[in-house]
Amino acid sequence: MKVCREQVAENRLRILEVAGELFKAQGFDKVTVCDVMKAAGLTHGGFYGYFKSKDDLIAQTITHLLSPAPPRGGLARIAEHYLSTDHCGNMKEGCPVAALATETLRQAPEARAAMADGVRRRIGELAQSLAGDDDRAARREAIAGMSTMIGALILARICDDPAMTREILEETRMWLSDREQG
Amino acid sequence: MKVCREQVAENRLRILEVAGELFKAQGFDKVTVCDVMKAAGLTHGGFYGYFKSKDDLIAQTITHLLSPAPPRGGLARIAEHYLSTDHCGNMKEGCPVAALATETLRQAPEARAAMADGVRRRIGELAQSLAGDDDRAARREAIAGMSTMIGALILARICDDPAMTREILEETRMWLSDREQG
DNA sequence: TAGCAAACATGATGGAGATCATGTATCCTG
DNA sequence: CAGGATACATGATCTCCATCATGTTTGCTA
Repeated sequence: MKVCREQVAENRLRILEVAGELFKAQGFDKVTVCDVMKAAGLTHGGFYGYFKSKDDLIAQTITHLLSPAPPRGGLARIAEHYLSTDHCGNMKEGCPVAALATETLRQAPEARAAMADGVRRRIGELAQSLAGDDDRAARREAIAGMSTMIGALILARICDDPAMTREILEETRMWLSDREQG
Repeated sequence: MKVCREQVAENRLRILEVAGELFKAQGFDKVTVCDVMKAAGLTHGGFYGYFKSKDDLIAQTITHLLSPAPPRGGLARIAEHYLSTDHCGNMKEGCPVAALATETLRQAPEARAAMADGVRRRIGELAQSLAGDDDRAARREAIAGMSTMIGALILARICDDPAMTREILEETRMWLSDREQG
């Protein structure tokens, strides 16, 4: 089964795509190379035609996950989505930083570098999106605002009591809009 | 080699202690039962005399890690420690939530429940520590403040550029004290 | 269109790690 | 102080998984 050139590029993308979902949902270690290939509609053998190793896949997947630009807007507006129950309950399609940042620290240096780069870029983009008169203030708001949203999402996900999950999401959203107005 | 009763209790504690450090530093999956026992000065065989399984160890370790009460004080004061370069660079002795929360989501239900319980308790304690006239406001501040600190610590740790790590820690600290005064 | 090389499937291989089986030395109970 | 139980060591087992080896089909190039 060989396919045309384009199909090959598509396959590579599909692998990165499903790897991203699987990693975010289950973590790097619990997902096997075989799982990824099966989810992409292939078998494990072909894997090493696309990637040097599982570590290589992880690094490239992180880069892929962080390539789209995050939504723009003020913190309150962004938080409306980021801290929604929808996003909270949907790890596999949600923010890769919240889902994978901690584990990435323990992966190979390339993976960590890819995550670090993505985070740096996103902080820059958010700061621009927030920029008013004072760039320094916008950057601070970007850093702290992003920290707040990521931390809250993680805490909300850990709670097994839905009421508490909702409380964390809502209260953090309110705190962020208070801040924005005050 | 059998030891007196007390030694047994001590051994159990030592295992939980070193397991906590290893897990926080390397994650649940990269630490083996053998690693833990070796670090505790024992061999792998005795492990199943203490714990039913590795999952059991994980759950009990989380409970153990979260049993001490967190420091009290206002957000700015707490952040001074929590967002210090020291804490940032010292995963194995640092906050278990920042180090392990995400991975705990993917562990057995008992582990997740232990983490959820700890988080609930800590939010309550922080809220009390912050309580002024308005309990609701204190609780909101506790939730959002904790989220901010945890998120910032995670982001700071991901960055491989020390300057950026420092920036994240400092700016978040400032944002939190601004909020406290404003 | 002949033949090569790419893309992928199937099936090893090899190591790691969780758990179990067994042996032994030491503590505790009578 | 005898006998059993306990705490632990050593070594075996068994599964899982990353990676490699090989074969086969099919697009591509001359």
